[in-house]
Amino acid sequence: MTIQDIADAVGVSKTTISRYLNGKYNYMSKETRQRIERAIKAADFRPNKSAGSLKSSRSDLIGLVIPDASAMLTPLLISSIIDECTACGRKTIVVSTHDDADKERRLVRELAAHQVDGIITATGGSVPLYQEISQGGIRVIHTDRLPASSPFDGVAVDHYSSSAAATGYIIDQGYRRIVFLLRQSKGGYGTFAPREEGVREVCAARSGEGVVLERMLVSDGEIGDFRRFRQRMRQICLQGDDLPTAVFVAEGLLMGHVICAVNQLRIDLTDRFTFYGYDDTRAAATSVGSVLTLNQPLKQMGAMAARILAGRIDGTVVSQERMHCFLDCAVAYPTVSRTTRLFSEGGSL
Amino acid sequence: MTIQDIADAVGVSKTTISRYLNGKYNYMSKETRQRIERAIKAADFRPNKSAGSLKSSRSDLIGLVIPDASAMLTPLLISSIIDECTACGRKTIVVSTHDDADKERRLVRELAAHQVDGIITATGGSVPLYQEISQGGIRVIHTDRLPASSPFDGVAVDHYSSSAAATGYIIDQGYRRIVFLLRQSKGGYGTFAPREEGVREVCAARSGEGVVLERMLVSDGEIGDFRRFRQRMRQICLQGDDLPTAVFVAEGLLMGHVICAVNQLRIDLTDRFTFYGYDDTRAAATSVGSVLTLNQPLKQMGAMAARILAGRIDGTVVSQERMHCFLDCAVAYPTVSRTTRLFSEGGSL
DNA sequence: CTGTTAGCGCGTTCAA
DNA sequence: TTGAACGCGCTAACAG
Repeated sequence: MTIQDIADAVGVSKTTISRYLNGKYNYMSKETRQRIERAIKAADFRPNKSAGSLKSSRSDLIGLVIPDASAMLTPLLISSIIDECTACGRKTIVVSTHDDADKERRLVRELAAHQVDGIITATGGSVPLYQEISQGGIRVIHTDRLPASSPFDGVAVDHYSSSAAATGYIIDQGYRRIVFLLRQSKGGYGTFAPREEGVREVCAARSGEGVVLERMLVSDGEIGDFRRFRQRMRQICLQGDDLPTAVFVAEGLLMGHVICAVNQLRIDLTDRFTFYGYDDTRAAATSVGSVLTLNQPLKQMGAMAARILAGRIDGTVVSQERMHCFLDCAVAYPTVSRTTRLFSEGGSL
Repeated sequence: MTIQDIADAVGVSKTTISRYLNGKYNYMSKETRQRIERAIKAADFRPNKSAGSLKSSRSDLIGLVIPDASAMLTPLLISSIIDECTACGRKTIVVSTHDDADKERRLVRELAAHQVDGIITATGGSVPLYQEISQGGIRVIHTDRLPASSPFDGVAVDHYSSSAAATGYIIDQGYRRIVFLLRQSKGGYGTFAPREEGVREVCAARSGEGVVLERMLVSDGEIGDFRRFRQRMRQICLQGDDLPTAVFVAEGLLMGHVICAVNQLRIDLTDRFTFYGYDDTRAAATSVGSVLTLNQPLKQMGAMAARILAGRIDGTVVSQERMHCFLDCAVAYPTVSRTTRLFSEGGSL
């Protein structure tokens, strides 16, 4: 089924059908328009996008480049981008680089071969590659990871400020020993540096109030053998030198483990000990609201990136300047007094 | 840059370039071939996929239709499909229906307009829609949700057998009261019916051994106000009438909550009380291996679906019969004796 | 082994 | 207000 078929059915030429499909209604009589509308609806006709793309060089396709599509938080990012693209009549081709620069290069070029109108990259990688791509008229925007020097638009989370603000709040609550906790395997990521920096700078600035900072790495082996991890958490708790301790959990997956360990160790959260930091998806619910969590606004981030990109493609957004947007984390402050015992039901059954 | 440019550079006609690009090397001299290879590499040329698709009606595009791209387990499914498609030179367009049949209809038609070679649907919905699509030469395969009557290929998890096997094992361990636990909001889903059926049939078959089955629904409100959920779990635990109780947790998200509640309530897992069931991603790790979990083989499922679909498209898979594959869950049996106290470190700090 | 030719389905002049 | 004709970049039949 092609526009020719519709044209034959209506009794006009395919040019008129094409005009109708592209919304150029002032080039035809109202009657013709209605007859075309009926015919298209009756046949449930959709024009071949490849053919259209060939001529107009707009494919209504967006490329989404993800470092690892199986990571736990990606669904929020992916789904918001998909939904936003769908809302403005576009489809999303998703590719996953597995943090391999060569693969990214190859995949991005292939996306270009598919005539995507724009690319959303969450890899934070290789600006030159995207510059080359953008030469070909393909719009580019960063999300999640945003190289400071990139000439492209980008939307990211302000981990630095969010971590700093949360830490400031915790110090205000009287905690003096801050433990920055991170999985060893994550240590290399640039994403985590700003989180640590935010914590470190606030601690340094308030060292006059007796604030000390420790850095601790947890190996994957420790987590795999959960008893070792619990032991580790116990030590952190005990080594406080009588300083009120707050553990900053730098990453969501780790947060889940910390919550479980603390529960199993029956550690009560008091003004002597607490933890806070990046959200496991369930953390807020399962920690009974007694823990301060930083929730990354991934859905807003994705939607905003998609919207800005769409604006660039449509020519709605015309700023010559690159746009770098930083979103703060949504902070879930403890709703339970910190002197409330977490296990108020008491005793085992 | 088009094949014409390459042709000019090499000094041959574009047909020859096209042949080279499609791997028809036996239609050209070795020397021509090498010169073309160099020219293409030098220019880093990629042929326009839209143009190719227009002529050959193969786009190397696969449509992936997901009920809800933001659901927690989708990344495993999506990523395996994406990777598998990438591996065989295809790209994946992902769309999300939000369980809306009209939207699904619209999206699937739009995918067809983009000339996708095949569609992987995880919605389990509206077979007629896909039949219509398949009329147009687009291959279709189900994954995750597989309507029994569907004429299309499909790969899914055998929830019935998996639940039954796990329950049988639990009964063998001496538990006599089985509590089937499910979130109320999930009650409507067909996906959960086989899980319940598996549990029910085994319990019925072994009622002679004194096995009884209870069904319990948890409301989202209860989970939101976590104290209420804990209270609920406590009641379940206490109402055992002295029967050794095992709670079957029908769904991963719920499993996370159950683990937390059990931890916070300091309920030890013994031969009087345990829980088992569908895996929260972290359940196996954080429950110290003392809980039997059913892990859905989502990665294998996605990869297999993608591979079968690719086979159909390439003509490698030629079976006239539809192929319905059911994968068993990977069962993680408890590695800790069930009489071992979960909190062996004892006491709070 | 290579080139010529004719479309694929659509958008876009230009002429009517 | 409409239509004829051309070309987008590529593939494939056919001819050489």
